[in-house]
Amino acid sequence: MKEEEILQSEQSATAEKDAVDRAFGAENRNRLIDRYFDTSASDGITSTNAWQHVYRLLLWSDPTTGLAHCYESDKSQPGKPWYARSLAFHEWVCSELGTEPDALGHEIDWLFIRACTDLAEAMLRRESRLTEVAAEQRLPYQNRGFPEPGADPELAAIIQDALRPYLAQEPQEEIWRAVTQRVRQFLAVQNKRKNLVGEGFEDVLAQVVRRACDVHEASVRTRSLLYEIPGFNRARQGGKENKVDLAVIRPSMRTLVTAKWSVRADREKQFPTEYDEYINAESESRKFQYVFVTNEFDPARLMRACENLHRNSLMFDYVVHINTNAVRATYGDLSRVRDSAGSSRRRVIEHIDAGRLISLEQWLAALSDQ
DNA sequence: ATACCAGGGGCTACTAGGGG
DNA sequence: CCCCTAGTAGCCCCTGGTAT
Repeated sequence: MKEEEILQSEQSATAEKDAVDRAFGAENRNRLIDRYFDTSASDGITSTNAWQHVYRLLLWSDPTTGLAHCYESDKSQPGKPWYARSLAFHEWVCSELGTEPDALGHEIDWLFIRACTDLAEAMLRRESRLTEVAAEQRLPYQNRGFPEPGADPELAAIIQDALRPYLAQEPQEEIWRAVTQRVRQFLAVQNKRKNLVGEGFEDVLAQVVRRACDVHEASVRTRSLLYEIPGFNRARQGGKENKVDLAVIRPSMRTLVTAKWSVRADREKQFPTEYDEYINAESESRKFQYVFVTNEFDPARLMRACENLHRNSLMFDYVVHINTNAVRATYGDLSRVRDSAGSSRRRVIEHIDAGRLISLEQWLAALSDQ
């Protein structure tokens, strides 16, 4: 489908649908994901191409480097070690998706870009009411020289300094207010991404499993309460309700998935606790699988996920990365890296070679066979 | 002594969704 | 309708180890 047709069908879809109140909410997220799969991926989702759709939907380019995001941006700045790895990752993604390096940003990030459009519309709808209220709120302080909302003299000064030679005249104060407000909004938008990528990752994975493995809609659940999954009891009283990121329920096997686009230390500590709760709640005395799906690139975190033991056996049945070839490409050639600096990256590669750390493709294939 | 790097702790911004 | 909580991931900054 041509870009214009996609845009057109999107616009009509937006027009048909009534205004979206919660742009990042579960309902709108799934509406958008459905639309993506219907328009951009109509030729079918397979275990082999699933990773491409995950990246097209969720991967983004880091605005500070312009590169596909594979690691925290403070460590990916030019001159730092992860800049080189980000460059390598960027090249890998571009060549695999068949995109030029300067065009990747528009090829990916589908979900966030669409959700932001909805968010902007929702904000616009609320804006007039807010300005009305604001005028009322400011009324008692009229004519006393109170600061105008949105004014940011320091930011304005930076812009003015840089552009001074090109300015034919001094911009008016309202202009500065409008400009600084827009800059702030522009920067703030990136902060909202994390609200989408977390649960959005679970939603996308659920859709991918349904479509690529031909699993029935109801058998793939996101954020399901543990006791609503067959063969798991309600937790003892007092304990707070436990939600499972993603559950794939079939007669042959129940698979409980913890899905994290990337991992933080404190979340990592919760894995064994959650696993314990799952084990305690299990009521059919049948094996269930505990699976970790991630797009993390940090070698230490990946290594721990692969190696962590629970009561002396591996905690995760599968440790799944969206694409382990991306990990290989990002780490690059480790043969000349001195041992201490590259040891964890080398260990991760060994886990890939050994089949301990697998790709989404391999996991989907394994699911299909169950 | 210095510079650099990997790793990690704690905090931030933000939103959805539930309850009063 | 407002307030509060839970939960997401990234950002800022510190620490300890290692090579120079």
